[in-house]
Amino acid sequence: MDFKSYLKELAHFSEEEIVYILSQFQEEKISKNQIILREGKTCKKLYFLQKGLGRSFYINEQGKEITQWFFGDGKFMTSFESLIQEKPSFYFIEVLEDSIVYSISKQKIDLLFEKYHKMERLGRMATTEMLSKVVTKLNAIQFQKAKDRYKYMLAEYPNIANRVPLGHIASYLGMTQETLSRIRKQK
Amino acid sequence: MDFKSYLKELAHFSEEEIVYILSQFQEEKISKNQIILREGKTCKKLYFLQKGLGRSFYINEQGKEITQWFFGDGKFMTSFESLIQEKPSFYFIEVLEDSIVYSISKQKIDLLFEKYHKMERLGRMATTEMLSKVVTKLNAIQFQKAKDRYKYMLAEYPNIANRVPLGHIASYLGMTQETLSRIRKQK
DNA sequence: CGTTAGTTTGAGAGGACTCAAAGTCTGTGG
DNA sequence: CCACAGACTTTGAGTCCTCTCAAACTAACG
Repeated sequence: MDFKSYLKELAHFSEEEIVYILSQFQEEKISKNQIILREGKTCKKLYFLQKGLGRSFYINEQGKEITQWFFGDGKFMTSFESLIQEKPSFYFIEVLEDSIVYSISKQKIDLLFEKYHKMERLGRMATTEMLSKVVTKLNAIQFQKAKDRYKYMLAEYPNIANRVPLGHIASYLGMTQETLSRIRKQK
Repeated sequence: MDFKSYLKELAHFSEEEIVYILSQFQEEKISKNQIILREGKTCKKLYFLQKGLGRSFYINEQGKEITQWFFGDGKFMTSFESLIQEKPSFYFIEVLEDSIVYSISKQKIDLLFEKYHKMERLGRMATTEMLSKVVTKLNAIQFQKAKDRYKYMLAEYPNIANRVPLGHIASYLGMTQETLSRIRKQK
């Protein structure tokens, strides 16, 4: 879903409002492998991922990258807590494929929240959806064996599973690369 | 924090607005062990837990109860997805101690969201906070050994750890009772 | 093509699980 | 106020899944 339809269908903004809102966003092309947010920096922008793929990850005590989330087409990409609560991000955000995004600064989005009650609602709904997805992942991770977690991944993100390095998925699912490799073979 | 202070300090409602908002809620006493939402039922109410303790849980394939979340004093208690998206709940909600709550119907809360832009923001903020907590838990569960998960629990919910049966906590942390019992001993 | 990133395979170790049984606590009725 | 039943917790033994470490293999890219 492109951003305009998103605003129209999910938040019922009028044509006029949409024009204004879009004018606050900026289209950007971001190329593969770029890191758009680093750990410790406060996230200043919200991105709507028009096309492409990204992920957030952190570095654990052993110095390994742990994928926290994948962001696909038609989704918002940011470090939510860092952006909203204006505190240093625990995560990196990395673009995994050449992407097109609409970006907006924290400042401008706050103005939109201020100006449009509907925007506030859209924010609430988007956050609720995110919450719901994180809870689903938590349930999958918490009690399932490695094989079932991979099934969850295939079910929830069918089009991502084959686009990114196996190691990124393994850490996303809370297992080692080796384990994921073995699972993938047997299935 | 009591509900009135919550509304005043976090959402900056005026005295007058607070009076109206509170009039929409209903004070209820709920006694220990009561189940206020069952799996498969659509959640109709949002509860502000003035005093007491609750949990949400689900029944897994082996018929075991898995604690999904604990709700403590001064927090909202509900099945968020079920309430907001008006779909059957995957979870049960159980009150673990005699509690005092302020409850409001889905219908009324929607009217409050409609009436007050600030209420919508409060909802967004509360959801963001919840999201942040779930993400923290996910990180704790995903890569930590049982012992460290228990430490996370003690750090995040110091006053809950000793108020509920060990089995509830074990399932919350993604381990068996036996494992938690052994961990508790060694620490 | 050579170099590096990514994936697969193997062997051994260890944490957490399951199943089973013994203790311990708690609340209710006599 | 005690005794008992049921709920909850602890302990033990054996098993299995996933991890770690190591090395070989394969794919991608300049």
